[in-house]
Amino acid sequence: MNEDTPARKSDPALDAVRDEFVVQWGAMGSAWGINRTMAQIHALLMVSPNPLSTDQVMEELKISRGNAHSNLRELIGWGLIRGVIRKGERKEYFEAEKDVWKMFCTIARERKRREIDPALDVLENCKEASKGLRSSEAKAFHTQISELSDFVKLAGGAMDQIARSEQSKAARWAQKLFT
Amino acid sequence: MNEDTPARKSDPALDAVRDEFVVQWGAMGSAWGINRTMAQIHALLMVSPNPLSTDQVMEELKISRGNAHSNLRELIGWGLIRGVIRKGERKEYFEAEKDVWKMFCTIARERKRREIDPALDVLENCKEASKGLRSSEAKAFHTQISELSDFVKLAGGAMDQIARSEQSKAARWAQKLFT
DNA sequence: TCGAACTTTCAGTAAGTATTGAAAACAATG
DNA sequence: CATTGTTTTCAATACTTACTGAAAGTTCGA
Repeated sequence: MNEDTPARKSDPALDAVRDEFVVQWGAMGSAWGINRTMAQIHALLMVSPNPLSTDQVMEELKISRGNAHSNLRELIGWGLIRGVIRKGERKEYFEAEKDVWKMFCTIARERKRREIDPALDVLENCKEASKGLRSSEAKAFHTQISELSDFVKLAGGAMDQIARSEQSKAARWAQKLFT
Repeated sequence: MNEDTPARKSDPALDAVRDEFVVQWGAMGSAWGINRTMAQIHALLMVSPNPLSTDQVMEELKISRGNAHSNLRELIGWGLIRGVIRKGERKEYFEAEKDVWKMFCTIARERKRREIDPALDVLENCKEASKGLRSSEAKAFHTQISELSDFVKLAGGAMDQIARSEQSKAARWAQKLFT
C-alpha cells in the first residue's frame, strides 16, 4: 500500500479553522436535509488545495471506507466534485469545483431536475385528471392546481435560465434587484 | 364531542384526485427532505374548500392526534397555514394560504431565515478566523471562504428582495428572464 | 367550581437513514 | 495467471427522526 501525498508541514491554526468549517458545514447540511457526511466531504474538498484520495478523506473525517466511497460517488452524481487520476498512480483522487458561481449553477440545475420536474409531473397529472369534472368544487380544485402548476413551471424555467447564464449576466440582474 | 361540519355530498371522482394529490405531494415532500406528513397536511389544506379541524385532518390522513397536532403547529410556524376560530365553536380550524405567490414568498423568507442566515454565520466566522493567517495556503482558504460568503450574502439579499416584492414586479422579472 | 370539549405534551415505539467493516470484484503489473 | 493495490458492494447495526396513544393541561359555560 502506497503512502498518499506526504503530509505538508501545515499551519496548525489553519487546520483548526478548516476543520471548524468542515464540521459546521456538515451541521448545516444536516439542517437542510442533506446527508451530513456528504456535506462534510464537499466542504473538505472545497477548501483543500489539492485533490484527496478516498483514504485521505476517510482519515480526515474519521469515517469508514464504505461511507466515504458512497458519498464521494453521490457528490460526483451531483456534479459537485470530480475524480482525477494522476499518471503513474492507481488511486483515484477527488477535487471539488471551486468556482462558486459554477457550483451554484450545478446545484440549481440538479435540484430542478430532482425536485421541480417531478413536482410538475404530479401537478400536471392532477390538473389533467380534474379537467373534466364539473362541480364547482372541482373547478376550484382545478384552478388551484393550475395556478400551482404554472408557478412551478415558471420557477423551473427561471432556474434553467439562470443556470445556463454567465456570471456576468447574473451580476447584472443582482444589480437591478438592488436598485 | 361535536360532529364536524357535516360531510358534503362530494364528487367521488374529485375525492380520488384530491387524495392522489395529497399522497403525491407528501411523497415529494419526502424527496425534498421535508416531513412527509407535514407536506400532506399542507397539500390537504391547500385544496380544501373550507378550513379543517384537527380531527378532520386525522381522519383524512389516518394519523394520530399527536402527529396531526405537531405538524399543524409546524406549518403555522412556517406561516403556511393559520388557525381560524368560528364563533360559537370551541374547535380550532386550519386553512392554508392559497395564493401561490404569497406562499412562495413565505417559503423564501422562511428558508432564508432558517438556512441562509445560519450558513452566513458559519462563513463569516471562518472568514474572520482566517483573516490574520499569512501562509499562502491560508490566503487561498480565506479567498475561497470569502467568495462563498459573498455569494451566499448576495443570494440571501435576492431572496429578501423577491419575497418583499409584489407579484406584478416578479412577473416583470420573469418577462425579462425569458427574452 | 364542575365537567365537557378541546389542546398539548411526552414516553415508548416504529420506521427510516446512515455507517461500518469485511468480503467480493476489478485492474494493473510483472 | 498470480499478486497486490484499489474500488465496490452489502448485510448487519447504529443512529435519527417520525408517530402513537394516553395522560395531563387548558378553556369555557352553566
